[in-house]
Amino acid sequence: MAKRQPGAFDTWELDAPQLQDRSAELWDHSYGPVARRLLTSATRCYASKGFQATTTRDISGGAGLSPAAMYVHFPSKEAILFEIARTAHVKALDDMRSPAQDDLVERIWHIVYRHVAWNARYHVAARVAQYELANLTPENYASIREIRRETNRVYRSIVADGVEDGVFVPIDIKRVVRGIIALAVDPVRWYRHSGTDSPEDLGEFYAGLALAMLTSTPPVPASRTEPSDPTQAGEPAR
Amino acid sequence: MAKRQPGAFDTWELDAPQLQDRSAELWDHSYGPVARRLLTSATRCYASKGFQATTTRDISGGAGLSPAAMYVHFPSKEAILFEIARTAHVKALDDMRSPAQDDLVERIWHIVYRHVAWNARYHVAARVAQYELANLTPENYASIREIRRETNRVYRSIVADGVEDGVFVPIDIKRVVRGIIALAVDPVRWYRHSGTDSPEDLGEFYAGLALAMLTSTPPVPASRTEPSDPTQAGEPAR
DNA sequence: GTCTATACGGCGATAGAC
DNA sequence: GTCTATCGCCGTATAGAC
Repeated sequence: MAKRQPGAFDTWELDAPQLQDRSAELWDHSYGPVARRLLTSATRCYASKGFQATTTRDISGGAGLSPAAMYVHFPSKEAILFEIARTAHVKALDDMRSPAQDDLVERIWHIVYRHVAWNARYHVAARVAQYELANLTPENYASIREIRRETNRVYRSIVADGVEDGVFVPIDIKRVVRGIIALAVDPVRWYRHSGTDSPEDLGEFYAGLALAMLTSTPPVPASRTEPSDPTQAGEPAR
Repeated sequence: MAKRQPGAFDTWELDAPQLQDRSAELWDHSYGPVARRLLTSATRCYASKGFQATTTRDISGGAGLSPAAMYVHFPSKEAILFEIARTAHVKALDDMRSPAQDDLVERIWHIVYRHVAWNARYHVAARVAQYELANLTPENYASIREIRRETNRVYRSIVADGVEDGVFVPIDIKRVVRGIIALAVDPVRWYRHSGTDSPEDLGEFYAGLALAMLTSTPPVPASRTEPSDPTQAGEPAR
């Protein structure tokens, strides 16, 4: 079987996730080395196979341990997921809000730039943090949700200021911010370190897109529009 | 417990997925009524709990059958997932490319508009189609991938024409298209029919964002930029 | 703190009557 | 084509020795 091409246009596979994966850098050092190895192994497993398809044997085996040893460090599979998601959300938020220029164009540019670059650099952990939330307990989900809410607030306050100042065009703030975040998060789905884009390249590109959305009033097509018909006939060939 | 709020800003929960869910309209009528009920039930289960967490008992029970009866209609749980993903991808593609105006601004506007509206209207099935692909066999995944590739081509050819004509600004075509599609797909994650936005409202909004990205050269911040430092010290409070 | 061994439950899928 | 019953397997998590 041929290896996946770098820069594949669209993919869900994550083979050989260990390649150039930087998740090992992320974990709090209040965890000992064995616990951190477990977190790294779990991150790779969850990212490539999903939480439910990952077994405790996968996780412990990836850290060079027996399944039973895992329970000395974490009370459950879900607790490991929570710690991964919590760490990724906190670190990404922390990273993206560090610089605080005055100019609103600079501020939004930098936030998108750093958010995207972080998501690309740590795409394995970030993917778990974005796509496995449904597997958390309600309490743990609520906790992550608070961090996500804060991320939203960071974006919204800048956009709101820009709209008020007239630096940005008048626009529905919640909706654009949701759009900008959707762009910033998308790389976790397909980014690979083996491709040609560096995390920073990508951050610059998406920051430009975000600014385009905030600073231009797009042309409105004249014909708008007979609503699309969901009951249309044409069945595809089977 | 309180019900989820309409228009929740960001969510992965999908409670009571049966509410106003329109997936039942989607299935090919070469399937009999029982098979279609199974597809609808499976769509709701996969969307709310994920493929791996869904049991054959969930699916069959939701269609009013015993687990064994399912196997008369489909050979496996995975075959049902494939049929859902295939149908959603084909119908969405089919819907979005039906109108064919000459004007390139109109064309991209309509494609995004219809793509977004479709994803919102059928968000339950579309969510399964977007988020459960990792659970397909390699062969079935490859088949879906072809449809996704075609979707990409549809977008790319319009954008390429527009850039060549000078209607759109010069821009990396693959990268913007990836961004536009990321925007168009994002609603499957959070859209609810109980919210205030109609699928068409949302389509108009995102079509505007896509045009903004294609028709404006955003301001470039002067200070660009000390690369973000991933090894920064500050640990979050635990 | 790590191991081996295992309890216990629930999973996907099948057998065979009707 | 649907049912009841069940097989065989493998999941998470625990017991208890070292």
